[in-house]
Amino acid sequence: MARAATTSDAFNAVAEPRRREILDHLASGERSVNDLVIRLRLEQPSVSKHLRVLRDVGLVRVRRHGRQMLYQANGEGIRPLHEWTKTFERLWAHQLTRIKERAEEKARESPPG
Amino acid sequence: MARAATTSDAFNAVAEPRRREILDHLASGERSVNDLVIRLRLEQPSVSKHLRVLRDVGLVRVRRHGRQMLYQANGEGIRPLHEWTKTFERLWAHQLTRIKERAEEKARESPPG
DNA sequence: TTGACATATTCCCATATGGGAATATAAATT
DNA sequence: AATTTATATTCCCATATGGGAATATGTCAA
Repeated sequence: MARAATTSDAFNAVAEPRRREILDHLASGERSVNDLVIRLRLEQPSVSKHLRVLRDVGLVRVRRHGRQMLYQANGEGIRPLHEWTKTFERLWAHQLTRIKERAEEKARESPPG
Repeated sequence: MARAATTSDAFNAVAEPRRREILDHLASGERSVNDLVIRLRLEQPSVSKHLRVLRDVGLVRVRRHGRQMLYQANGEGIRPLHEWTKTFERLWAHQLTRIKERAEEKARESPPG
């Protein structure tokens, strides 16, 4: 078996850096394809293909406005990624706690003044 | 150009579902390779190869304990994913706000009792 | 040292990929 | 209708993949 399709889920879709850049630009609001082409300095077919993947996994929504297609980020699509990473939150919280503890320990060993 | 290497960053590494499962199991603490093999019902070489990818991108840490290799999740590796998804948090918060507003509107239109 | 156990690596292959180039589709303008 | 503008799709190809099978490496026990 080869690697899972980029369209198999949001995790695979956002693995591609360009697609994350696209989402970053869509975070501030609706953008046309050409907007993205100009801002990201990618070829138009590339942008369209990336948007297609993002659309397939529900990370963006589209509507037509005349000749343009206006894309926007879909929060509900990104949310599962946030929730999954959140389950590991205590790991770096612990690490910070340990760092803090060590700092305090050190302070007790050699108090200021 | 083909797809970016799974070892190019944490985003690519966690795109693989098995690797997320491995991380899920490591979330509760240190585990040996064999523990993971048994719990995830994967072949040992598969687990070792996935762990290698996770290690290369800094998502896990290892230490030797006799014949065993004990792996643990590395919070600092997962944190960037959490931070990135967090930048989109307001998108689903807005959506919830709108849902709430609509519900309240509906309640005003047809008040109870 | 020999054998058993635990883990890692290598080789093979079908498969999906992202970019480039060319082309297709669709809507507005003249 | 013909042209221009905006976007999407198709074809091609080098490349990295994940699993299976086999093998290598490393450690403990007798």
